[in-house]
Amino acid sequence: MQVQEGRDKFIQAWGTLGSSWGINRTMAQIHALLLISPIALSTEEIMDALGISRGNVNMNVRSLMDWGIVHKELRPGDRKEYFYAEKDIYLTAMKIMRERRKRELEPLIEIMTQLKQVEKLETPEGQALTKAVHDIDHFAHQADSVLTTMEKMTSNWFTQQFLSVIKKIKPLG
Amino acid sequence: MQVQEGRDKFIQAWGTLGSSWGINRTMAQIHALLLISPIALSTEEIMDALGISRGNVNMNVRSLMDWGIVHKELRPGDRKEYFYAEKDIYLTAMKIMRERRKRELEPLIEIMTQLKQVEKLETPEGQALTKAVHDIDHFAHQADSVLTTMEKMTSNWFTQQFLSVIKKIKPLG
DNA sequence: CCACTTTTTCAGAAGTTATTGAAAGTGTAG
DNA sequence: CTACACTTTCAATAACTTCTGAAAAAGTGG
Repeated sequence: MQVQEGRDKFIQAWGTLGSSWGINRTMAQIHALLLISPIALSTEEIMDALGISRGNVNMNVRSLMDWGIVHKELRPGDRKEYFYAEKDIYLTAMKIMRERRKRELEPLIEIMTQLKQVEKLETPEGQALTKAVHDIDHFAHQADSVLTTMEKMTSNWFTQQFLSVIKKIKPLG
Repeated sequence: MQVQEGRDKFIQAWGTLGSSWGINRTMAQIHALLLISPIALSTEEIMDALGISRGNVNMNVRSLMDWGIVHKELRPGDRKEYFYAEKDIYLTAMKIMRERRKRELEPLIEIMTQLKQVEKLETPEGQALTKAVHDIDHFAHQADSVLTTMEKMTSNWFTQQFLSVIKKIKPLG
């Protein structure tokens, strides 16, 4: 396989994967393009490479920067902005995880906290609701702790150590 | 807060959360409804409770069963099918994790395996692509191992032990 | 301040995904 | 076999999301 073919396939694949990861297609494609680009790219270069509009590039590059996985580079004597991706894939994964924790887990915990205020009744309906809310709240807090702990680990540490720790755990059954 | 209000809020919240978890809104709402229902519900009861069409209920209940988090109950002398949700929230989370691993990680690994066939060139473009493919492939395999290991653990084991293991790990820095 | 370059915004267009409802399919009892 | 009770499918359409392109805003150097 040739490099150009590989690049196209990579961008295509990352875009598809992105959608199933809750990241929109174009955002993921821009990320892929920057990941495999040895140099930072300008808005125009991204527009040309992916055949998308200026507005679209601007919006998605901004989101990628919000996620902390793409950065801006300013060149002296040049007014344009150039963008490049975080190249450490573990650090990238960590940042995506962090963002998803914030967006998914935190709202869940907030809502469960409100729902714990439901008056406790003896009806089966009331009890089933109370149990579900309690269980989910408990789970969400645990998941949050796990992810927060993982966030604190550096990417290299993750690379080298986490898997070996996990592998030593003996599954039940 | 009254039970009815709590139920509505719960279903609403689970539906919203579901979308950000890559599960569609209605599927998540049906799941929420069944989670807090002490008894199994028929298609008609779900239709009425959520105000959605028969076809929609049928499709989404079937997906929930594919994910292994909702089951069918048959009552002797009754032709209708009744549905109920797995009530162990950890087991539910495990099953969702399993399904997402299958849908997201496995295709990623497959594509990276193909991309490893790209001819190695000395150009910066070729090298950047090779590095990205290598790193992602490595990461995907590790993530897959972690999730597979976790899958093998029972829900109770997760509940009681996983967090305590993770908490003992000392973060760097 | 002006002229010029680049970035940002946003209303409408295009594209995608979810939902409906009616028709077709399936299974059962008589 | 027929009538009935349900389940499944699917084409049309509604709802939602993303994208475009042009206009406005912001930034820069003289």
